[in-house]
Amino acid sequence: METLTIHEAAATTGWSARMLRYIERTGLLMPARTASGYRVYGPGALQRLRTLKELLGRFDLGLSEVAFAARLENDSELREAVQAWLHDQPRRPEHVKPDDWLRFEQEKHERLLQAA
Amino acid sequence: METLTIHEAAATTGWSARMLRYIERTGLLMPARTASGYRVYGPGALQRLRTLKELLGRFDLGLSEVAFAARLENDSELREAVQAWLHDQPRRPEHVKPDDWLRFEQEKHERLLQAA
DNA sequence: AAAACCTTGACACTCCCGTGGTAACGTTGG
DNA sequence: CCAACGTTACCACGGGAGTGTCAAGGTTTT
Repeated sequence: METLTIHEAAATTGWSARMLRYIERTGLLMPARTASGYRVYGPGALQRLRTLKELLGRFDLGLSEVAFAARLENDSELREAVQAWLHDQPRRPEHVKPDDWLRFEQEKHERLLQAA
Repeated sequence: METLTIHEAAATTGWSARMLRYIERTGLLMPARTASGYRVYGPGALQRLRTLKELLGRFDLGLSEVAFAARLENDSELREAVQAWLHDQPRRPEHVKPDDWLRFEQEKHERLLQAA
C-alpha cells in the first residue's frame, strides 16, 4: 500500500517536508506514525495536502486562516459570538447625515468633475 | 445627539485613536464622516467597538481573524470551498494501523509506567 | 488669530507566520 | 556497520499585524 515518508509525501504534494511538519503543528493535518515515530502519509492525507495547497492558492489564504475556520467549526460558542458581532452591524458608513457625509461625497464628485 | 470625535470615542471604548483608524482600514467598522472629513462615532459604533474589544479579548482573536470571518460570511464560494476541505477530513491521526501507531502509544505508556 | 482639534502619511518597534537550514540523535536497510 | 533517512530543537530572516509617535496641513472654537 502507498504510505509515503515525509520527503516522498513532500515530493508528490508540492509542499516541503518542513511545511508538512508545520502544517501538522497548526493542527490541520495530523499524519499517522510508525511504531518508531516516523510520519506516514496515506493516500487520503496526500489528497488533502494537494487540495489544501490549491485552496490556499485559489483564495490567497494562509494556514492560520484555514485553522481559524476549523476553530469556528468546532467551537460553537466562538462561532456564535463572532456571528453576533458581525450581524448587528450597520455595515457601511454608519449613519448617513445628509448635511455631512453625503455633502462631502457630493463635493468630492464635483471636485473631480471640475478637474476634468 | 452623542456623536463623538475620534479621541472621545477612543476614551469611552478603551481603544486608542490610532487603533480606531486601524480598525477602519481593516473594514470592520467604518465611522461616518463630517462634511470636512472628520470621523464621527455614533452610539451604535461605540457599542460595537466595545463589544469588539470584548470579543477579541475573550477568545484571544486578532482583527484579521474577525475580518476573515466577515469574508467567510460574504463570499459563499470561499466559505463552501473551505468547508468542503474541512469536512472530508479524517480529523485525528488518520488511519490507525494497529501494529504501528497503536503499539507506539502502548509502548509509550509502558515506558511511563516503568519510569515510576 | 491662536489654541485645540482633526486628517493622512511616514518611521519604528515587537511579535507572529511561513520558510529554510543545521545540529544532535534515533531508525532502517543493504 | 554504515549510509540514508527520520525526529525534535534550535537560529534566522522577510513580511504582516498591532501599536506609538511625529510631521505637515486643514478645521473648529474661542
